[in-house]
Amino acid sequence: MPQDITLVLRQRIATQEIPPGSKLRENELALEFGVARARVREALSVLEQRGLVERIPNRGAVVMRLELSQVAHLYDVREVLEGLCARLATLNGDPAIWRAALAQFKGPMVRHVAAGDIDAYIAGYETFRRHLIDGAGNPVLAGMLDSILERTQALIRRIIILPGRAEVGLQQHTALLEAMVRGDADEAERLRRENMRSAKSYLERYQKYIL
Amino acid sequence: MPQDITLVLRQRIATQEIPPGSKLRENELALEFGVARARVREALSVLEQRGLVERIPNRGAVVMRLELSQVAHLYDVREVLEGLCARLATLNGDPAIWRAALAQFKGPMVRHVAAGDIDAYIAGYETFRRHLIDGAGNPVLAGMLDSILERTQALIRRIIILPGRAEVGLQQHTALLEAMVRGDADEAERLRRENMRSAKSYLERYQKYIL
DNA sequence: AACAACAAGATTGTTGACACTTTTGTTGAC
DNA sequence: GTCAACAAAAGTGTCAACAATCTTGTTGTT
Repeated sequence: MPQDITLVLRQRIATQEIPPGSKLRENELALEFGVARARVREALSVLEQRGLVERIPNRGAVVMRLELSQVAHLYDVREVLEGLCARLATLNGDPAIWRAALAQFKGPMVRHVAAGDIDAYIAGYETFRRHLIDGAGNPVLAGMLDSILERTQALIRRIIILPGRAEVGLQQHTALLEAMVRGDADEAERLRRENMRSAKSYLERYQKYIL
Repeated sequence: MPQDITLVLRQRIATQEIPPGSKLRENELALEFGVARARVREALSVLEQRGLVERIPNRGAVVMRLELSQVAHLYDVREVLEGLCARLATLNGDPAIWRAALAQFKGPMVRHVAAGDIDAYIAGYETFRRHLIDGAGNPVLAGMLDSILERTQALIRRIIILPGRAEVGLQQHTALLEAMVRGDADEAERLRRENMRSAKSYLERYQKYIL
């Protein structure tokens, strides 16, 4: 169960239950989880490798703070990776799969946007993303995309509540799925990249409300 | 110095001094490095996170074995990342920088190819790559490219000695630098991606001599 | 001879204690 | 009152010992 500790800490950082800049004290965590410090140490080491915390020798671990420039770098990389992901998923998967995904996706999501149900929207987006990644069938790509999302997860909720963002995002995602149903990999890649660029531009425009 | 151990192990794995499939026994390493097992353990944890070794509970760590499919996945991701890298480097950097890099690169490399000096060729390629990554100015991208290269480093030497590969590679790299001197980011990205695809196809064609 | 049960050895997992470094709080001089 | 020197406390880094698990070799039965 050493990775359980990692998981819990990851979630707490993602939800900002532990806000950026917080110090993570090994003793505290060891006491809370009822394990020895070495276990906590290993978990912190994993979080450090994943870029979620920064560890300074003899000074401990603090939750990484996201500067705008960092986020921009993350989104630039994410753009090309998500594009590749959409392309591969289109090429690998049977169009019928995407037709089914589109049917299952569109209706409920429209309702969630209309109802302003952020949590349901995020959950829907999460399964949509999972479908794409699974469909791409590239574990290396999957790992890197997960790593990026993990680091930006604290932001997505703040982006989605921006005026008009959920609507635009949903429209872009359905357009992407439609391209995938047609088997048009080039267009799928292009649309996904455009989707990412638009998210990034929202982020930059509203940065003062987000970061 | 716990990361020194990680570094040494990384190099040994890269040079296949420790071949794929080998077991890494904590006690042995602790004894060799003259430290306690906990330190070795941390190093192994890092290597696991980086995808260089696989750790099975209660059974230890073994050096990851590269299947062809895995390598293909790595190269597919690398292609888009190197493409982005070339694009960003072209956009960010002063053309004069690339002109200088080209001048410094071309002559010596031609000689190394002619002389069949593999080590010098690899060293030259390494600085070329470093220039591109530094020029791109994106730490996230840099980390991911490093991570990929680290995992495939055991292969590059075997690819370069393939018939004609060094010549083709060198020609592609100079073409890339020339595009960067012109400030043509689109062409730079395209050329770098083509370069990666060509490396991948070499790899697939000669896989039985490599893997 | 082949195989199952078991015991001995080897290897990893976990813990608590100790050493070292940084931080914090206090005292005293100016 | 401010600041520097110092002492106490807190926190991280390292280690060696113990526990749990897996592997290997042996013995005994069929």
